[in-house]
Amino acid sequence: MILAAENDATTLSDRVFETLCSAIVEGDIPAGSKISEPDLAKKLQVSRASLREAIGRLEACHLVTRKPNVGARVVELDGEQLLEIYHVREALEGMAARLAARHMTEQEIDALRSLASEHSRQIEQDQSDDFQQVGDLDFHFLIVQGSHNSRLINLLCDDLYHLVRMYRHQFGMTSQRTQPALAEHRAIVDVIAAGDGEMAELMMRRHVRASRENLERMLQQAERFE
Amino acid sequence: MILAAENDATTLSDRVFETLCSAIVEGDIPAGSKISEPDLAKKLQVSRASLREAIGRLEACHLVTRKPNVGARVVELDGEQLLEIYHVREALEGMAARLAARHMTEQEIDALRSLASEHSRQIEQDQSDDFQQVGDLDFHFLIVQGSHNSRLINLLCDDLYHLVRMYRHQFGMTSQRTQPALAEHRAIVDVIAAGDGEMAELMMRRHVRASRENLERMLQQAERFE
DNA sequence: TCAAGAAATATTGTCGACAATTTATGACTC
DNA sequence: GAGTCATAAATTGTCGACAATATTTCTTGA
Repeated sequence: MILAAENDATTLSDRVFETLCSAIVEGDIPAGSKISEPDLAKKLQVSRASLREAIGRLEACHLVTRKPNVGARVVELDGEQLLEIYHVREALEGMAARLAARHMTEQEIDALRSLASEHSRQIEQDQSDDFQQVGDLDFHFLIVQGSHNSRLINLLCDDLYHLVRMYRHQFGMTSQRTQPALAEHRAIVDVIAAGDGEMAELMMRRHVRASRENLERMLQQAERFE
Repeated sequence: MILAAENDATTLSDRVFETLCSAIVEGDIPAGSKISEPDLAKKLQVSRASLREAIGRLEACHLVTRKPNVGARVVELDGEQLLEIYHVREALEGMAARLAARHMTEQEIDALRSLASEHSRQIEQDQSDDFQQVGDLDFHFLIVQGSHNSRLINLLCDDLYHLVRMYRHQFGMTSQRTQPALAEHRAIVDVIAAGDGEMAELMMRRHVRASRENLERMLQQAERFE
């Protein structure tokens, strides 16, 4: 674990936060594990105060849970909690798509189309893992940015997407939904480009709901084997 | 400003957070004002470390904005930002109403009906200020709790509603929408009780959207006088 | 061997101090 | 009076230390 790079407008605790956020999302600090302030402060060569500030921020984006006088633990999402997140995503991303249809610039739409094309290329070259791990969320990320609603962007990109990324890293994506998802992405781009907010919302919600239902099926199958 | 009461499962910084959260929402620390750590630590008789942890949490719920090496300032919401919040509310509260129609218990529904009745009584007795300042949000709060989606509850109740409360405290509510809003509340209760999630969502979204449009009109009138 | 209690150890929360950065003040010039 | 620069003062970020709390280890008795 290497401390994130210095940068003009950041504090040491910002850098510790970035470092830990990545380490948690990527599984270097495993879900469920207890965070030892002295150990981590020593490993990162910072004082506990900076570390505590970073841990507070990790708590704010729900990557750790914290208990008074006990400390922080990396979150473990059970199936129920994942489904909760997908309900919230459906609502927020539906609204994001509606607002994107109204606010997205030509440049942003071009970037979105390019990304969807890149994803097609990846899938044709049997790189569908890249799409599922990272690319899918990149697509969603661009649409949320295109909403031009800073509150929406903050809720999704600074909070929920960390958790989604962590979950994907932890469990992989074995969804068999790649081709349909990509087709849905393309259709969403088209209606956003056409400025049809209502249809964009409907299609995005359907898209996220399909992922949720897929997850529900997977969770039910997992229960059957336990 | 009196430090919030001690309680088994809280730390001093939790108590500082509660104290400051209330002080900001209620305007005791005015919007836009710079937060001086030394002054505030002295006033509350705590060390700067506990105060900084509390300020970090205020930042997480967007009640303050923070800049490295400059410090924290109580947020000032302009009209644009308020409208952003209302778009997010529409999405999240629509979903909350849908989920509430599925998950709310009989007891919860009874409590919701009681609250709506209490609000009618207040309005008949010319206490409509109470409804607009506090009661309206209490109603929404109960529905969000009734969604039984902890992520949704967290986003709205631990984050956005602080800001909404702050805004209402700052600007008052002069909306002329009291009677229509209450009728909408009652109708929403009925469809939730009937278990009709889709209609609950539609009606809740319409309700929040009407508030947003009302706010838009007020903002346009305010611009006209500037 | 196991369970309960006490003691030791480690960790978390808070403290005040120091270093780095920003802001306020004063002096000078035009 | 306004603008610029240098200096002083204040504030913010980080540090290590201490107090409070939790966890681990050890001891004792059944």
